[in-house]
Amino acid sequence: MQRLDQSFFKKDIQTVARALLGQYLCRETEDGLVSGIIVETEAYLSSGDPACHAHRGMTARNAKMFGPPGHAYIYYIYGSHYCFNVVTGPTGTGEAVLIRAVEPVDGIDLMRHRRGAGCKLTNLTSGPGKLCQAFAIDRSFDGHDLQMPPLYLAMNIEINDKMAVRVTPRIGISSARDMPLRFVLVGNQYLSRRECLE
DNA sequence: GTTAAGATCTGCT
DNA sequence: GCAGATCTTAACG
Repeated sequence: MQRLDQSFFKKDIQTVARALLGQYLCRETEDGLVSGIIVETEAYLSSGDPACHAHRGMTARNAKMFGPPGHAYIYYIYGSHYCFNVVTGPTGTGEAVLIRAVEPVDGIDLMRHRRGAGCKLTNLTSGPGKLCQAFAIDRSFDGHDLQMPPLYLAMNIEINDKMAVRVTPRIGISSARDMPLRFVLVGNQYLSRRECLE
C-alpha cells in the first residue's frame, strides 16, 4: 500500500483536511492489523482560530503541532479519551487536522476486543475518542511520523473523485462555533454525528 | 500550590 | 435528550 508522503501534508490545511477523506489509517500491533477509511475530519488553524490549541502559542502539550507536517499530535481530554491529529503546514506553523471518525475495514474483531464485545459496528470508531481506543492510539504516538509503522496513513487507490463531501461547523467546541471547518463524507454511516441539514 | 475548563463517551430517563 | 465521570493542562496567586 502506498503511504502518504510529507508533500501531501504541506498544502493548505483545508485542502489537506478535505483530501484526507477516503484515505486509509493503518495500525499494526502484535495482535494484527487494524485499518479504516477516514470519513470525518476537522481543521484547526494556526491563526485567527481561538479553538485551536496553538492559538496562544507553543506549550509543552501542543509542541508537536509546531513540528514537521505528516506527524501525529495526540492529547488527552476529559480524563478518559485521546484525540488524534495530523500536523499540517511547514514546520513551525502550529496547525493540525483532527481525525474524528473512520469506517472500519481490517481488524474489526480486534476493535471489538478493545472497545467491548457486543459493540455495534457503527459504534466502534465513530468519534475521536472511540477511534483512538479501537486503534490502540495513546500519547506514546505524540510526534510519531505517520509514514512509519506501526501507525501510518495510506493512499486509497480506489478513491472516487465524485465522492460527496460536505463542510459544516465543528463539533464540541465553545469558541469559533460558526467557522465551517469540519469535513464529512455525505451519508456515511460511521460519522460521529449525522451531518447537519440546513 | 490551587483551580477551572475541556476538540468526549456512556448510561440512564 | 441530559448529566456525570475523571484527570491533564494551563493560568493564576
